[in-house]
Amino acid sequence: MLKDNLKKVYIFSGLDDDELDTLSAIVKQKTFNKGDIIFFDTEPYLGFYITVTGLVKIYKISRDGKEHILHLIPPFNTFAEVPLFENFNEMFEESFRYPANSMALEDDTRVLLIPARQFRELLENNSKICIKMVSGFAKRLRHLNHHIEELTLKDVTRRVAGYILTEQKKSQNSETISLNISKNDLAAYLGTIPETLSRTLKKLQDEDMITVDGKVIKICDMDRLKDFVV
Amino acid sequence: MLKDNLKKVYIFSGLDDDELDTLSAIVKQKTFNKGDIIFFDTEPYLGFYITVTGLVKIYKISRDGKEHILHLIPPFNTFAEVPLFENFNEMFEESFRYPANSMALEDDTRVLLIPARQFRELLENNSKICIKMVSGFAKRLRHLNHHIEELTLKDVTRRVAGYILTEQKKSQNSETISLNISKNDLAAYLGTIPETLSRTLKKLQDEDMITVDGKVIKICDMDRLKDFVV
DNA sequence: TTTTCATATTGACTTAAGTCAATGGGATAC
DNA sequence: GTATCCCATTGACTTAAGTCAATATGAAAA
Repeated sequence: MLKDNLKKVYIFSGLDDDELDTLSAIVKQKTFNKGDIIFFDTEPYLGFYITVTGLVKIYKISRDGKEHILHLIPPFNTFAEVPLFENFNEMFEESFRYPANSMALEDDTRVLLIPARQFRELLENNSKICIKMVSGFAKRLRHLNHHIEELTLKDVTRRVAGYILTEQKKSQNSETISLNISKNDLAAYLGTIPETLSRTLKKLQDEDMITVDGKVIKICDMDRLKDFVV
Repeated sequence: MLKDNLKKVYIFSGLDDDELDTLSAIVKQKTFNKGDIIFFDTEPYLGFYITVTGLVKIYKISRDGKEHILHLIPPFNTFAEVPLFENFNEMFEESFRYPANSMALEDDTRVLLIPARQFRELLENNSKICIKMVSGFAKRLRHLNHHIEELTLKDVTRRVAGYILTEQKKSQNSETISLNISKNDLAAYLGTIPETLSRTLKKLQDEDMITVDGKVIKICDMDRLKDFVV
């Protein structure tokens, strides 16, 4: 049920039943398949999204076709909510666009669209959401800071090793992790290309730190892996 | 006067006189010289800062000493305010640290420290600041997104050219810009090293797009420069 | 003035990571 | 079955940008 889904979204976690009803009335549900575009950065801004099932990537493309993934959005997280809070006057103009591209990475990726105009009205009388928004943004900022740090201060091998360790922590500390995205996408997320990622995984395997079998990576020598990343 | 300075800070722009007095009572003024550390990422979090004069860099250092500058903070802007909104419970613990390093880049860099605990109390009863915070963060997020885009999708030459154009826009569209930071710092901001920056500026000069004389850069062929960056 | 120190530039060389092209494998469609 | 497609891997090669070392410049100190 729609309201149950909304409750699971952090920024709405303080809302009471009436407020959730108001919200329910304005959201639009959409479903996408793997590879479907949710929005391009050339499209006018309509509002922000919430993931319910599946996985979404937020990415940028350079003039010559190179792709970089900024965020991977798991269920019950928001995306494209940043534009809501800048250029307030311009927000409803035709020329106001999404800041990046967005694509579904899995079949049956269900999302909720929260239209900008109605949501702004709801915000006016609700400082609870505002407070949640600030800490949501704080988390996002920390992620981007970390991302930049990785990209600028570490080589590809350390970025890959770092990603494996991060995923490991997320997965209840099991020593095997299973990639939830394609290696092409992982490369684009780690600021490299599939060929280099493939060679890098092989190198870590040759060093006996991990074993790779398709999408399943097993950490063999946790201490050395941690020591290596720093 | 302290209150006049506070008024010029965006997030405080909606406060009335009483609120500014409350704020004034808790801020601590500090002055730094060029090269002085404001905080390290190893220090416990005390609160956030506001620049009043001078220039501040926010940066990260890798294990092997490589530096990357995340932000350059001009007067009347806040920095290190992100931690205020995450890990609320942990915020007052000794182990809670600043997320990056911070250094004054000019002599007589004056800053205001807003202690975390007192400011949180002030926030409780003041949703105006909260709303400003959200849009302040939104702006910061956009900057970081742009920064990542530059670092991952463009080569050094395009990043340098892009920086020149951005500075040009800031300077009332005069065709000459004057760098307000050292070339070492500029390199660390653009994700490269001084040697490469030097060679890159020379290359753009050889191509007759700009002329460089110390810290002064003159744009000779704006159209070609713009065309080149994309 | 000369000395000193930072900052900046230049040259020679190395290297991490990208490009291009070929091939392999697994899933789905026909 | 096999044809097709996408994803992944591997090899050979290129290149942008980094490293190391020498030198220049310019401001501040002695």
